[in-house]
Amino acid sequence: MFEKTYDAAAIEPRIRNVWQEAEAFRAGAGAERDAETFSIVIPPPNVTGSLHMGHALNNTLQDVLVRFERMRGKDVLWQPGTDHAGIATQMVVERQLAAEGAPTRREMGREAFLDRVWQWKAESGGAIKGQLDRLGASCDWSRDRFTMDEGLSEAVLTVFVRLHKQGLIYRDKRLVNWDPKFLTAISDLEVESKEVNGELVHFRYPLAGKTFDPDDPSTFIVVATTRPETMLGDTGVAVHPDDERYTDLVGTKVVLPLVGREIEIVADAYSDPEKGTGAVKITPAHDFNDFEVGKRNKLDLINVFDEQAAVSLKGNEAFLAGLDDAALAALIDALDGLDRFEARKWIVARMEEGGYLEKIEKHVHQVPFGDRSGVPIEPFLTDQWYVNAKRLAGPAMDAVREKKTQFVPANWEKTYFDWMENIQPWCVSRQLWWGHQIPAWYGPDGKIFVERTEADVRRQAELHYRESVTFAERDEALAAWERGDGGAIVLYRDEDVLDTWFSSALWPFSTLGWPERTPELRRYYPTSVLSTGFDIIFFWVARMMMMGMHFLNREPFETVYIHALVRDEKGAKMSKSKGNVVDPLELMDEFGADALRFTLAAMAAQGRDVKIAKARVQGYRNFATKLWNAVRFADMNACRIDPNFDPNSVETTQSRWVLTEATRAGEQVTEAIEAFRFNDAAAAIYRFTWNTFCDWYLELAKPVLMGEDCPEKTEIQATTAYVIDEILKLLHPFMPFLTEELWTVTAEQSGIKRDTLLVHARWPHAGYTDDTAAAEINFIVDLVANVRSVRSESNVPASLEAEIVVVGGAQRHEDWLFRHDAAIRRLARASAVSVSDVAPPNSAQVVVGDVVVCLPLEGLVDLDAERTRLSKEVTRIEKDIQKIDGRLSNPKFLEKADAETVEEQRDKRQEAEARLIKLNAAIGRLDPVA
RNA sequence: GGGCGGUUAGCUCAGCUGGUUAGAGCGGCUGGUUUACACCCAGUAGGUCGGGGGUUCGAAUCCCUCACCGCCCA
Repeated sequence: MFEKTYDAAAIEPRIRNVWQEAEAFRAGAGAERDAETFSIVIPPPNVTGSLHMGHALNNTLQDVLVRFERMRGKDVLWQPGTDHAGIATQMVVERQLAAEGAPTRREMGREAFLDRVWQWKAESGGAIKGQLDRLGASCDWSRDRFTMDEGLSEAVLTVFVRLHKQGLIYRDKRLVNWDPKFLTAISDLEVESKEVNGELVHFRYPLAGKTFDPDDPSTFIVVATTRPETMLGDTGVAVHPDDERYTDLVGTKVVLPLVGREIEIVADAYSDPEKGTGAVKITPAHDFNDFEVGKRNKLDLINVFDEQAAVSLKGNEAFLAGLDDAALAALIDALDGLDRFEARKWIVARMEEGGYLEKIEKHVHQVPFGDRSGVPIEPFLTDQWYVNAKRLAGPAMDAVREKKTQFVPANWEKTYFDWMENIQPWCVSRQLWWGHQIPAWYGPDGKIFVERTEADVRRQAELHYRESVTFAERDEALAAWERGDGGAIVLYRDEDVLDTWFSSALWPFSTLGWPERTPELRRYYPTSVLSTGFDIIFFWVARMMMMGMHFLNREPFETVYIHALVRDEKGAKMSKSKGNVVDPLELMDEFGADALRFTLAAMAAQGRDVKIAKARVQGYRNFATKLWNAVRFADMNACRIDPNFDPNSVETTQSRWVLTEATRAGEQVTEAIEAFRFNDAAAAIYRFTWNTFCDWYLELAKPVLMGEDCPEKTEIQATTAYVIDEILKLLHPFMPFLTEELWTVTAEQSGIKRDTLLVHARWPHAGYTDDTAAAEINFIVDLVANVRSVRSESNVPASLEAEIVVVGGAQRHEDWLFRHDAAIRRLARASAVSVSDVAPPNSAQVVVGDVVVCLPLEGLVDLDAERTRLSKEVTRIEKDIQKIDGRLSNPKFLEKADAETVEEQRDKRQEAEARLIKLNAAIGRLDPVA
């Protein structure tokens, strides 16, 4: 019936099935009639992804919220799904093709390749969904969505076309972050800058009209660069306008070595007089800053690289303009097609030969890398599609300013605002195949048609050209334009796709059916909470805010909960290369999903990183076992659920006490979850279960449970079963599997049928309290704890039962002692408990509240040790009293502290004083009566 | 360079809006086959709350400053 330990591996799959068959997580399942809604959209993991600690944490917290609200009777939707992860997915499939020796993406063509990706997705995509299920995430899997789904793709098309018509999406030629490995543009956010030990190369650029002499500084100007190879595309040299060293040179020209182009020296504040020589070479086509300088000073743009960041000079019109091809033949021959880093070496060597190299310094500087490809990004001049993020950011910022959306913890607002205020145009086109193809078609006259469908484009184009149009692939279309044949106008569609985050930005409403006006959209939008890591604020939160505000005119979520980053035990960021990755799946295998969940929740204090340690997970696995055994114990003692149990008719004090504590624990858990203080919630239920219910209630109950049948026993049995039910409910959001299992088992053992699964059971409502019971039980607990402590300090052998004599008690103490006699004897290992007016001689004594508890231990008590022990406490209390007196005698304290605090101090003093008197009396009794 | 956060017991961390004997888990030590649980029980040691200054009757908590650590953005 009950195994000795909880076997997570055996039980979890079974419970998962129970939930699945009951469709327990379906939107609205278990809700009260006319319930408020509570909705969360999952931050969609990559379809290529697998569960890591960050997912485990984030989804545990979401699940805690979702299960909590579901139990409170709300109409809950937790919307799951995955995103299509453009680059990552394309990479996975291309790697697979390579491994099979199959034709490459380009060889097989777009259509065939996309078929392959869909095939891959069907076979092995979305593994993470099963892993989330394993974790116990109670998402409505029947509503699973994917960013490339038909509906979501429809939303993408609608948004793109509308934004374009509103002028908020446009095509522009600018420098982009170009990834030379994946051959696509990426956004600013996908670039990671890393510190690199590089070189600062100082070149001498000869002044035009002078004869270059390496030994005569008046014949050249020295420029420093970390990227010597870009000198091929230099179109200027900049010096600071206030830099007197160069004032005379501004407006004159230098001759670019090796190339021979004459370029101008311009004055521009971008140049930092303190850095290097104060003169910098300007390559507007290959550097973001230089681009701006070039624009200000009307310098030419010369692109000298191809898509793969290899030097491209042959037939490069911009480069060759104004130069003598013949003279450059050797240079072009040597460099053309050479990788940028090879070209760097070659150029530095040639410059040195020509005497143009002044020096090379070691130099630490920041280099941008593609976060997926890991190769240095090349600023590259291309045509791309941009979203006017600045315009969209306004309302998105207002929503937060007006507290329609609140960040928790609130300080993340600052990060959000900082970024939003300095937002740059968002480059949304990607030179990939896997993704939403941009709905833009090009005509021979340069006209661009942006429409949702080809049919719409045809209509627009025929109006525009007043001729019939046909569609073709890009190459064919270009060829047709070239030929200029009469007849139909040929259009081709933009080959690029949209950034994955573009579709993710629509997630809170596209998953609910938008642009259709669905009931779900009306019901669940705006969503209640978005939970995510801070690293995603820019990528995702900000963009969802922009899109939500723009298209629905409502913020997409009421609260943005930003959780901590999960780190390893030592606080280092987990990464595959460091090998310090802790795999949540392994932890679940070893300790169970519940233990992992509880650990993550318990460690999710706001504003702090979560450092995951195996010992913690193990500790909470032990907690699961503890509860399991408590229930097992209850079962062995015939604690059956009484469907008619009414706390208000309970009479035994310890039961009234534990019911009060249960209420308190319930309030604490509720308040903590409402405030997103998951760690406090976890701690509250842990404490109540272990330290209150198991350690004291069950222990106090044992003598009764093991005794004869009587009304008191019946009541304690029923209370035990009732409190276990309360614990199961409060713990369920954190440990759903264990609690659901126990919910079933306890019902079976009690021979009752539950109205619902635990997942739909009603959350405990604050009800029962009895403050008077506390005094009695606290006294007993105190007494037992003190006796145990004294016994241990006096080295009383564990096997020896000592007598307990309570001195100085009132009638109520006597009642209490009588009532709990058996429990005290058991817990404090006493042979008898009695009351007396005088302390027995040779006793170990301890002050408990208002009474002195004596252990007459003839022959066992070391009087000197006793005196020391008691004196130590006297000293401590005297110090306390001194401190309190210090406060109370300070007129300013009396004047300024609030009355309550003063009263508190007075009470404290009185208590201490009373205790002191008792202690001194006890010490006095140790002296032999002369 | 700008911004954010951290520094509390050997370790990992709580401690919200100032008044507690500064807590928990793990680990340590001592003792325990008490008919739920050794994934357990009982007891116990261990902290001048990073340094300095200030505000206050009163500071781990608020302010300033320094040091160190981490992250984000340039």
